[in-house]
Amino acid sequence: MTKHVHVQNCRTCNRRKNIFTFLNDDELELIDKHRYELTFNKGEIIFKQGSPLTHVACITEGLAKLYIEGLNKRNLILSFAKPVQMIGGPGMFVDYRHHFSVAAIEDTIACLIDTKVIEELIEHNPVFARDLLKTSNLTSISNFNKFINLTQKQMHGRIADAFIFLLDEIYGRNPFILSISRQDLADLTAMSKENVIRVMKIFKDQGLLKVDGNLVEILNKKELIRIGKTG
Amino acid sequence: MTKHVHVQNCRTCNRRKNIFTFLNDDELELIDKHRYELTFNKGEIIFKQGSPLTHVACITEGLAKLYIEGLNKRNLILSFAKPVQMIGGPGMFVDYRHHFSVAAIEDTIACLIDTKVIEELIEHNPVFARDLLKTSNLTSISNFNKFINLTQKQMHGRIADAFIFLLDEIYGRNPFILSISRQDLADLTAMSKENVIRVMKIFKDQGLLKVDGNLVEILNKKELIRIGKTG
DNA sequence: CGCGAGCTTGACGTTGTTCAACTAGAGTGG
DNA sequence: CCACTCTAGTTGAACAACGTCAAGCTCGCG
Repeated sequence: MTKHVHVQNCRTCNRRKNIFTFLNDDELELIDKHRYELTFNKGEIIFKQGSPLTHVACITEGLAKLYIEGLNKRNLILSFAKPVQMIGGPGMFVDYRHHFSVAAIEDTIACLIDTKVIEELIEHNPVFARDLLKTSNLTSISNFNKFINLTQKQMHGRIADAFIFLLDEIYGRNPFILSISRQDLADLTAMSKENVIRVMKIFKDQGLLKVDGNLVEILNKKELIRIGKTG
Repeated sequence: MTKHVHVQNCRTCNRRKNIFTFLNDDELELIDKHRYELTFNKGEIIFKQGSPLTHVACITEGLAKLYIEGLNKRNLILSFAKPVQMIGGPGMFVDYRHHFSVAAIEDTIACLIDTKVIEELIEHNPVFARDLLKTSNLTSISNFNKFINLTQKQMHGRIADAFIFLLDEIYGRNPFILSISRQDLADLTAMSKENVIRVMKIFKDQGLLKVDGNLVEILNKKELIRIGKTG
């Protein structure tokens, strides 16, 4: 992992997300006063579902998974967070609890910001509030896609979607080293890890994918997209 | 359907939702100037997925379903809207399109409010903005439940959940007249209508449910809840 | 009386899970 | 350096869950 230089101040932080561009220096100062910067080792839990929601997180290094802990120890991965992405709890204004867990998939650095500060900014900065609403809407829209994926596509389509997603949204290069486990892929696509492996093998045999342990190369993106579209 | 008296003014409207309680008279006047009140017959479409988002809707009479049009003509019902509930598009601030369709299940009256007005209120009334965020968070949380229901429970659990939901959230009395079709139940639980019918019959034979056409009575709510919890 | 839409039932095939066994690699302690 | 263990990955076979298809039914309505 790249060596991390501790960020001195939110105002001068070059990692700060788009959403914070709508804040003036005073507001950034306010955030700076109420934040902790923490490092998490691979596998460690950042937020635990059900626990009190006191802070939101901003991932500045690494990769984290957001997942719901469901029935019979089965998890469902909602999404991933990479630099620089804010993880705001939907428990805000509601019950002030975390409604999903967040865990580091790679070694990760996160800034934890007091929810009170976020609420204060919402109160006084309508552009910030508006942007939060937009983010929230974007999440809704991607949830709708997820609903259709998980309920109306079968395994091949879901796995194809997953690899296109990993290439385009997470790793951004081809080939890439899969830092998530087969079980994580299963939790992402709502299938058993055995079937994840089986479908991956089929794609490998068909020349769509090259798989060597955790090194994956998308060989036929167009065809994978087609499989994803038709289910 | 009950005869409807046309609402004269938002300010004096006794149907106005909690969310509008945070508005002063001037703001209500502004909404009043930019709203249409429309009636929809059972089956008619209020919003069509993909169409431009220019207005949000507020259901003042009747019942509507919110559903995603998915693959192969299969729909997925996200939720229902009854009086008095606002249907805000997640396309707001994003692409200004509808990301799900809305259709009247019973004869329905809706107020359509220009999105520009909503945006203006967000800009100038932080309490209103805050309340929209809260509503949005509540929707997220219920989506999380839906994810677990649809991906980790099997048919019996999903149908049990559905009837508890219909009793508690939609009809509010027992017995109730099911105004939604078997196909709608299928679209709500992401299963085939044939299997909806089969599971309903099993529940009927087990004495959990009394079904006579569209007249339904929950006979053993506790057991249905148990089935819903365990999947 | 006939028509059509929604509902119901059974038989059948497919999809996907579960279970059990096996393998490979990484870390640990003697 | 070698067992030992632990975890993640892999494979196959048996089984359960679920969708599809085809047929028949019911009921309201013209």
